[in-house]
Amino acid sequence: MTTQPSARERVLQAYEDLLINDGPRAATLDAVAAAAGVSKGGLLYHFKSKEALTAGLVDKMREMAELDFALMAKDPDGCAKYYVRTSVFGGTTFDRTIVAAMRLAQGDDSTVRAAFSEIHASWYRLILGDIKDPSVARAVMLLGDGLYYNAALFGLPAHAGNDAGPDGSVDVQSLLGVVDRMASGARA
Amino acid sequence: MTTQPSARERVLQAYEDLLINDGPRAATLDAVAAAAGVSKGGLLYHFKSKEALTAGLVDKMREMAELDFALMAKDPDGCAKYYVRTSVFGGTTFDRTIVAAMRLAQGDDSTVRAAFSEIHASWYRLILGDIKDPSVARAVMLLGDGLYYNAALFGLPAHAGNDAGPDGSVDVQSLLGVVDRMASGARA
DNA sequence: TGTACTGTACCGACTAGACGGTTTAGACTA
DNA sequence: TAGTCTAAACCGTCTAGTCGGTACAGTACA
Repeated sequence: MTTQPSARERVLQAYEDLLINDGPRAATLDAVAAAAGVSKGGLLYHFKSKEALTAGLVDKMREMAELDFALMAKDPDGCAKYYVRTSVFGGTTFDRTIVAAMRLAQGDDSTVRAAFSEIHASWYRLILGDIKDPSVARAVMLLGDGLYYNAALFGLPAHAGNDAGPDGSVDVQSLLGVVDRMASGARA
Repeated sequence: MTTQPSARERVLQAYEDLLINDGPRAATLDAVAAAAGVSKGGLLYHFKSKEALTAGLVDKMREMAELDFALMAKDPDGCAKYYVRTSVFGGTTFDRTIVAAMRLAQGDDSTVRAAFSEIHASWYRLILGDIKDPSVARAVMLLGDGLYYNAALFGLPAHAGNDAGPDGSVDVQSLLGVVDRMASGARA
């Protein structure tokens, strides 16, 4: 039995949801407060400004990224497959946070982009430690990026889709097979 | 000797430039008009609303996509390599239009997303015609998507970068090599 | 040839509303 | 009593869109 999330957490969650579902334009302070079931004053009690709200989201993303790095480093399938596997949106809280932040990344906010750059660099280092060939490592990363960005732009599937249609849904298993072949070729 | 571009064309161009360089928030009607060397009234003479301005950009993108499909279909290196090769931002007008539209895609405007979906689907069909394996075709597309999205979010390099650093710049040649190996494995 | 009129292209001041943010007054509770 | 809020009024700024007006090229026609 989880305790009721604090108002601060609800605000951050509502901000994410609005960013994902309706885009940055719709994620106004009023809208976020309403979605969080909090008054505007209440929101501004926890986050002094919209900038601070965004900074809160970025902090959350960084924290979650650290946990992700640890999981990635010790995944039995290797970092490359871990990365691709988890890039297919699975509905984890980390996924949502990333996609929300991604929606913010094309704005004027350079702190979001900077955070992404750093997280990206760490992912690359981990994948490069798994797959030694830099080109293949880069290709794997780009593949994962493509998955994330598609999710960010074209909406997150409610289900963890398993069919591969030309409509954009992706068969994770077969993609992982492709990554496997790329990786084994590079390691050989 | 080219004739002076019309005001309408200049407006569309300025809209693209602002979207790419400063993001959707900065691409206000006033800013676009000023960048195009046109008054706000003049802009609104050609495009009745901001929505119409976006629609103009989408139309332009669709037209350019048709030309791209034709080039892609008859590229001697095959559709897959063509796609990855041209996904690395080369500064072509089509690249700029796509990246500009991409910056708009996370907004409320569903028409932009719809256009992207259709163009994406066509690209996928062409790549699938080249590489028969759907998984590999999908992987190649995602790789190209990653390249485009990275360009859209983290700025377009002024130069056609040739070095592969962990900073995100990509060595096109070695990536194409990876694609080659994936493709030949799939075709075999 | 001069005049009246039409349509196109464009200008720039203005308006209404949205948004971020502030402030104030007060309530609930640990 | 201090911390965590609510509710609502309010302010300055920004933005999309409106509106009245201008400049000019063409054209009909007397």
